[in-house]
Amino acid sequence: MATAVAVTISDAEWRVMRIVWTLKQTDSRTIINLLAQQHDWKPATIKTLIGRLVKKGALATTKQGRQFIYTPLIPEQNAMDTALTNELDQMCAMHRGTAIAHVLEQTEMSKADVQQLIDVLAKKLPTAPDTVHCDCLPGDCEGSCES
Amino acid sequence: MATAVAVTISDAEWRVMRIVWTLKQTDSRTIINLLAQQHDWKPATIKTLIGRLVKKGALATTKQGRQFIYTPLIPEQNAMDTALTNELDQMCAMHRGTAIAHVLEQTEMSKADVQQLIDVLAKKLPTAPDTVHCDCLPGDCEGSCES
DNA sequence: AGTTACAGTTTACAATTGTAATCGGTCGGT
DNA sequence: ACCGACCGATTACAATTGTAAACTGTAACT
Repeated sequence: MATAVAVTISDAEWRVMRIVWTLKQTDSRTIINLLAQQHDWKPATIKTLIGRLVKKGALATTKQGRQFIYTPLIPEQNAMDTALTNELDQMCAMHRGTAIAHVLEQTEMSKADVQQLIDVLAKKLPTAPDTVHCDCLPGDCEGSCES
Repeated sequence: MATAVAVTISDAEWRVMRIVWTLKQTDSRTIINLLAQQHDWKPATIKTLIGRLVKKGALATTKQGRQFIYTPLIPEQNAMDTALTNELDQMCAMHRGTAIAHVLEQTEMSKADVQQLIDVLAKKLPTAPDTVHCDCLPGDCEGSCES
């Protein structure tokens, strides 16, 4: 593990990454064209985002003639996992399950995905603890941890 | 629906909210004491966070003598759902399922929660579409959308 | 060879966030 | 009646982020 420090990608930057992840590799012209359609961002704005992503180490550049070809340096699934995990980790451990349940209800997923999730959960069931305690208060959470 | 605009709570603010959510109502002294244990935040820092949360409409204040009693104005579960949904929504629709799977594998949950999730998913299975397409590129994603 | 056009870099600037000191008012104690 | 402790408000300041203009270099076209 070398580049483990986990680059953080901001919301706007995330849009750029999705383009590059999907196309695997592109030039800035393409990114700018595609993004200018979805949002009404000026080319300059998108250039800034690309530049920041390169500086952050999220995108690699390969010089090709006068321009660059951009490639993702961090895998999409990896970024997704990290982002979701970070979000979840800052929440009360006791309530995470319910939050995920609500999100699942509202997320459209393919049959295969739903089945995959069921499998993962089925595998978890036997080893799952009976209770997971609230970790919102410091120390041993003296008494006040109910609900 | 009146206050629907959905306050955004920053990471540091989230810590404060968790205290208030767990205690249901408290004064700043308590919040400061508890948080100063978990992080090494100066009391002034925590006061700032509380102030911002009040201004944002995330905390209500009730004057009690010289001080205030703080109460959550937005429900915890609600904030959790919104935060997770926002995060997910900015990701490629096609890959959300897998991302959730990875997160599930790493999240500790009670047996009851795991079972609840299984139930939710079982109910989703019949109506789940066969495929969910990538929505990373604009327009009709002309051809270039493969895995 | 000169100019255009575009790629990438630099600079800009306001809003949000993390982190905190200081100020001003008041309640409680001496 | 005065002082101190403490609460909440005001001010501060750097980093990150959203948004974008301006600058610079060079490849391509005339």
